[in-house]
Amino acid sequence: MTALEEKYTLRSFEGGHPFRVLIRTILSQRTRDENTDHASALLFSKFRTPEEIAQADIGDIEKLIVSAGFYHVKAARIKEVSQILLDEFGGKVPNTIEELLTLPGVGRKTANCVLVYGFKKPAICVDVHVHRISNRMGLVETRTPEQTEDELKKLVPRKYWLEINDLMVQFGQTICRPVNPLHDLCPVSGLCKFYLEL
DNA sequence: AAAACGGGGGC
DNA sequence: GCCCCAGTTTT
Repeated sequence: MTALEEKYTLRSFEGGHPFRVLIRTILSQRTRDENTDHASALLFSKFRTPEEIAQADIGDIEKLIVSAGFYHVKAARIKEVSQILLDEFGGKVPNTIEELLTLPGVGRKTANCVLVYGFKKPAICVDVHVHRISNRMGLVETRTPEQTEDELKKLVPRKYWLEINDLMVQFGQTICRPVNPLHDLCPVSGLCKFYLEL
């Protein structure tokens, strides 16, 4: 029985707390998600709220999150974002895509992750895994993750939106890998354009 | 459109 | 040790 055949449940990042999801997702940008675990745990063991991060010494934040990579940029961003949450959003993470996208360091992928994992709102966050898998399988033919998001929203019934993000990310990290995908273990190779045209 | 940004892990 | 991985901002 492969991992994909086990009953699937949506992972609950950071306990589903919007602020933690937001900060954690910024930390995970451009770095493998598992590399973010350590940084996120360290950071939240010391600072837990927007107030605490906004007031923290930037050097202290950097030390805690080194393992996430790009830590100079990310430390400055999470401090800045925390301050903006205090100044403009009453210390709460906004729950609309438009508001989230105004935050520095928050693009479409991060904003959608916050909506999905923080607020359980129907959204599809397209990272490179989702983009790659969707195109390999022939579900979509798109150049950018943004186009993939739009196409998937047309293809996939709304009630599955919460699940497909996490499913595809896990699938993309384990089986449908960027190089040397494990076709023999893949449960959908029979439907896969990329595999069938090898 | 393309560069720049830093560290972890597989081999 | 080398090489690949991964979003957003900025030029």
